[in-house]
Amino acid sequence: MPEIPKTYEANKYEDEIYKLWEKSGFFNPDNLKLPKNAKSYTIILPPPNITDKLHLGHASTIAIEDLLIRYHRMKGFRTLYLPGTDHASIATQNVVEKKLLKEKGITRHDLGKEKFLKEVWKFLRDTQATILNQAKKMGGSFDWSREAFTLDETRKKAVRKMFIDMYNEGLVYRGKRIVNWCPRCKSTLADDEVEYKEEIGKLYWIKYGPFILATSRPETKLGDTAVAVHPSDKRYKKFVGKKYKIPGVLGEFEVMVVADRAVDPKFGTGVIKVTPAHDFTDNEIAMRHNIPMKQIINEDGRMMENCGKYAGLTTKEAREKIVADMEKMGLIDHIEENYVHNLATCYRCGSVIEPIPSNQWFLAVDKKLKRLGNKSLKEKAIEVAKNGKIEFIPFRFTKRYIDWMTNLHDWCISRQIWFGHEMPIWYKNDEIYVGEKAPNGKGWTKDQDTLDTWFSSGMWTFSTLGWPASVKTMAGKPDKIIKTGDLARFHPTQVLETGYEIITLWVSRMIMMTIFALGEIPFENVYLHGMILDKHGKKMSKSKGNGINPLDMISKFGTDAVRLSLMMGSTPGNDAKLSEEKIESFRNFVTKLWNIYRYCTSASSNFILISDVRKEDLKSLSDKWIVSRVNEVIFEVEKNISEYKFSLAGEKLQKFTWDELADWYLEIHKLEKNDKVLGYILDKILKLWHPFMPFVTEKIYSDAKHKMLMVEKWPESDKKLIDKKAEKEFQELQEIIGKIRNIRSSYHIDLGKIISATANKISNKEIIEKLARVKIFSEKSTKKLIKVSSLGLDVAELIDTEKEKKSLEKEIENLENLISKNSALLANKNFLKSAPKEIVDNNKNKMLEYKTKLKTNKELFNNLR
RNA sequence: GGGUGUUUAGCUCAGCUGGUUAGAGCGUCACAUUGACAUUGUGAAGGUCACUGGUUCGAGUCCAGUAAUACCCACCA
Repeated sequence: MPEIPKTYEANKYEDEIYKLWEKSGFFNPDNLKLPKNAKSYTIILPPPNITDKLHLGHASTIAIEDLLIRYHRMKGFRTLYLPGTDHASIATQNVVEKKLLKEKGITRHDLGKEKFLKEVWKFLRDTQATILNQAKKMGGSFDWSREAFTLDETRKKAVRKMFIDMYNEGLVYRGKRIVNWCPRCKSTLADDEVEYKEEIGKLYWIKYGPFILATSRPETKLGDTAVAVHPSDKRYKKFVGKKYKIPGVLGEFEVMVVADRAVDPKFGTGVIKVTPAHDFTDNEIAMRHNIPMKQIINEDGRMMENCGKYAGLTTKEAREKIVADMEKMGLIDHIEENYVHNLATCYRCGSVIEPIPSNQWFLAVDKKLKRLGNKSLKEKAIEVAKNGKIEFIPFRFTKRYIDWMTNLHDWCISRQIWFGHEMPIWYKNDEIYVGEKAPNGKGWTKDQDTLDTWFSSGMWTFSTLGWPASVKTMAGKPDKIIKTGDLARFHPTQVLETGYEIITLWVSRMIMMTIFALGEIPFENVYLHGMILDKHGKKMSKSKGNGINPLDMISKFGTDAVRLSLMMGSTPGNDAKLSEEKIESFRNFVTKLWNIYRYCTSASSNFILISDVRKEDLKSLSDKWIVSRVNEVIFEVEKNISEYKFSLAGEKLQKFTWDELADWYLEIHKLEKNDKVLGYILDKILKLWHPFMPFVTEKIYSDAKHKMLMVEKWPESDKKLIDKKAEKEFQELQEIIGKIRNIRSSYHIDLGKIISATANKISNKEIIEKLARVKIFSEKSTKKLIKVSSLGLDVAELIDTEKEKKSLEKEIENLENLISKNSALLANKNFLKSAPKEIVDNNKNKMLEYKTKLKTNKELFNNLR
């Protein structure tokens, strides 16, 4: 037998093990030898953005998803884990822009669209390769033959089809609306791409015809077309419905006074100026009262030609000038300094957002569709969460999802970004054509915008499984969708595992788009992990430099340790802290497991893993105990995994492996040498651990058995081997040994020294002698004795009587308290009446135990003189 | 302004539908160590389960409120 190294060297084995798995072909469910009716189990990897390398959040996703995947593969499911990446249009464009600026000092406009996109693709190929390599390093059992990218040819086709279908059903439309506009990115932003930052500014109280009103943006006065007050505000009732001439820096202009609920009578003077073109609330007011819109700010964030001498100034410059001019004209009542308000900024570049009116494409979320039972996408998307078709884990996120969906407005899907999905739209003067190819005839130009990145990622679960090629409709029943191929076999998927911060951006869109395309849900469960924070509970970020790079950790401690540390001690939806020390401690555990194997091979020259034992194979109490325990652990681990309690499952396994198997059974095996049981236990724990730490378990298993663990059958808990009586007896044995060790420790007796004890009749004598390092004689010695158990074992040694008395006194007092508490409970008629029988019996048994213990302790106390 | 978490040992966290003397890891202290493993073993100390009420035979667990803290949403004209 070749020498097995002392420690498991992860770096040495991991790559070759991964290659072994890949070569086997079992990552692809088509190669699994399964009965035809085997159920499928699918997870599509949330595609990481190709902007950067993977971080711990991704690592955590892969650790959890791959655990589920490996578990179900072993359980005999037709298991598919499909990998891919996301083009992340605006984010990627910004990264490349920054890079260009830094390296060559040029902007994308200097390069032009075509060359710029070439740069993007060059960048993308690099990061994409890095990401996929990292995903392999994490041990993810991905089916690489089905790898996808949100902007590859297959997905482009799917996206076009989706857009055209939605347009034809009237869900996608073009409209002039005010949008969040980033003057730097020169693009619209979705509501949730806007970040609010607190800013200390000024509040200007201005004289406004018959009113005084407060505004933080006096420059927008040039675009005012109305004044609004609250309908029930008595102060201003007489003004409502009338028109007034207002003096302004560019001369007089006319506004109408309207009453609208949106006005807060407590803010300022209770009067607001209405700028429909540059404020969302004002725009809504204007729509309700048919007030005209006057645009004064352009796409560069500058004042337009209609602003006279202010034309061309940025809004900030214009504000200063206009305020100065208004002051000269006596139009400023007063200026409130240090006014705290929230400023809308671009989540990508941080520039101030200007709301401006613009022609954009929208997805109607409230439009009712006949084929959806006359319900809108929004209604259907809420319905599937309410009726539990989609379950969120933890459950509380269901509410967050529903709340957000309820308030959802039409989704602006066009972006003025170069990098992204082109929209299949052509224009000719006022005509619009939507379709695969440009219409016949001259003068048609293609739309230059691209789609919001979430449009294509919203289609991720089905665009990766062959949609639209793999759907058919029946003649005469155009609404009935028939799935074929992968789509039929793997959709809906089972789980989406992602961070909770992405529910609104992504999860909701996937649900709506899948309902539209297939009339079904994209996934059954949404498992949400928290954020991975540093050891002080701070967010990891590049600027703080407190980030942990998963690849560094993998090369230092191995993938198994990294996966375990991301899994353990974290609960769904809650943030988890991670430190190098934590990963290190799990590396130690991997080594422990390795050494358990090492012991096994060294203890017997022809050690083999054994998948089944019979009762006759269990020779001793210890055998019965460990076999009983492992079968309980199988049951518990399986239960915990099915409830998504991975941390709990891992904890139980870890305790079993380290505290029960290594610390007790292995020591006893050195005496009893039942290799069959040892082989059985190791076989079981390797299988149970495999989804948590695939590499080390595979290495041991395939070395020992020359079979691939990844596709072995998951163990089943054998109820017949669970032996509660043996467990109780073994526990007593542990208590005796513990008590002797305790005595030894409290009297500072070296472990090297064998102490003597007397007992007339005792079982498992050798075990006690070895583990507690005692020599048991049948003759009573003349020395002082300490009785350590009711089984009749006495330990004789040099004993500090006073010390022992004190500890016995403490124990006696403790027991007496318990007994009085318990007897009061047992005397309580209400307790006897309402508590379940089990609990009552349990308490009665406990009572007996306490009393016996108390008796022996009292005897011992009296014996001490 | 509305909402959701979290609060349990020095630190990091478990504790499933209420029912053993509330657990673990790290850290601390004491001891051990020629082999499966110093990436180790044995033992010990350490907790009014944030606070105040309530429900219950019984509350770390359920309810109401308070406080600290983290986050989400809305948005401030």
